[in-house]
Amino acid sequence: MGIAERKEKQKQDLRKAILDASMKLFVEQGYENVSIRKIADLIEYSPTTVYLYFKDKNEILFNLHEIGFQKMAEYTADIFTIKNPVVRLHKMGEYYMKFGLENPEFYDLMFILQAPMEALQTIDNCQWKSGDQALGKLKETIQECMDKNLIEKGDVHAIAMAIWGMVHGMVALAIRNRFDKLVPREEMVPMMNKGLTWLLNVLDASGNKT
Amino acid sequence: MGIAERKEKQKQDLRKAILDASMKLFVEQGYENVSIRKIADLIEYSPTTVYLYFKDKNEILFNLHEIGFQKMAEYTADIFTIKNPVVRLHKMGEYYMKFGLENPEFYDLMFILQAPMEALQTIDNCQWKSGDQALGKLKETIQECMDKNLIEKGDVHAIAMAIWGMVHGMVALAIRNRFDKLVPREEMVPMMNKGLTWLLNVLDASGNKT
DNA sequence: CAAATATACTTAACACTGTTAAGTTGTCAA
DNA sequence: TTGACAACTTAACAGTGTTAAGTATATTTG
Repeated sequence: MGIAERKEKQKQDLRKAILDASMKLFVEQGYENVSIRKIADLIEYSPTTVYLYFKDKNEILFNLHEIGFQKMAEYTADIFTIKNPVVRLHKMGEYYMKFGLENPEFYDLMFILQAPMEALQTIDNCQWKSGDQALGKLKETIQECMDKNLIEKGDVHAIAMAIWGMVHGMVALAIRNRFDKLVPREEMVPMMNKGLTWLLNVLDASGNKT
Repeated sequence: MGIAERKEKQKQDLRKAILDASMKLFVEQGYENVSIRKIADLIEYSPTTVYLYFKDKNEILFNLHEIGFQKMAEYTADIFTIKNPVVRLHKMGEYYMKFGLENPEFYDLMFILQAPMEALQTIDNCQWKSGDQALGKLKETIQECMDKNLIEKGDVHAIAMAIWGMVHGMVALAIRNRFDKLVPREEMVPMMNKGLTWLLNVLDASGNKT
């Protein structure tokens, strides 16, 4: 059915157009300036048409959040060739923070805003695939560090949460302006990296001790 | 001027009534359910009256955010008697996370939401006093740990950011539902504490090594 | 081929939001 | 008594997400 196929493609095209428009607004004007009406204006359809392609705004934001994970994967792609797992761990943290600070809107969506998680709870089979996958890579690396006696052993799950927490925490505090009066803009990234390096050094030292 | 005094008191009373109403809505119904109209309904005044006492909604939220810091101070009040600075550091982290998980709405306001920081930028002499003070206590404790050779030495400022980042990161990920599919509700607190304990142990060990 | 149906989209509306300009009281001082 | 000032309200603006109902257009069926 060539005709049905073409129709299906047109539907997918409009769906993509909605996401593209959302992303344009989102990246250029920030999260709070994305509205259904503005999206509709951009694609030159009525606002209600958007609801024929997405259940609600949360579902749109969830889709953008997935795109964010793809973008982040690009940042960290060339890291997994690094042999030394401690160095890899260090670089993972560094690039994670770099991504967050360079793409604050996406970072917000992926790790701070409630909206995409609300979409997840009502639609999907209720697994946060993107997040799980990213955390999985972190856990693997930590496990490898432990296996090779490069860092102090412990509950991998808890430690992964702690390390993720640390990099996330610094990025989140930075992009939500809690570091503004503490550190000048240009010293922010070096300072955050210094904190991470300090932790990794401490870890490494205690590993060498054993 | 007894009469002018009474008037002044009445003004302050209404101001407090607005904050009380805001807090009630805020704690009971969550951040996104606090609106000027709902506040006005609760205090039985018209919505515009609120604007005679506060510049805008951000200013109300900024005041609530300050109350949050007072509340947090109550949590950590009995900690500063602890002699051993490493143990104190540990307890600070533990109680910080406890506060965050038990008062997610306040935590949101204090460390995640943009609104109170926006109020800060347009009104005050532009110093985040509450945050600075809290971070100050953390830095003192870290400095003390270093002075007593209990933890690896380094840039106190960067390390304070890293440690704060870690506890904040875990709380923020937890209350924004990024740990939901990873850790069951009842295991969340123990797991987070395990992560913190792991870090502190590593720090302590490297300190003893020297 | 004509009638019925399904598809794609729009109009209009509901119930909210923060915020402001203009108007209305009531109280106090000259 | 009049005028000014303070406290408060009404009405409105411009926006938000979302839904019910209506309108063309195209496709399928009798």
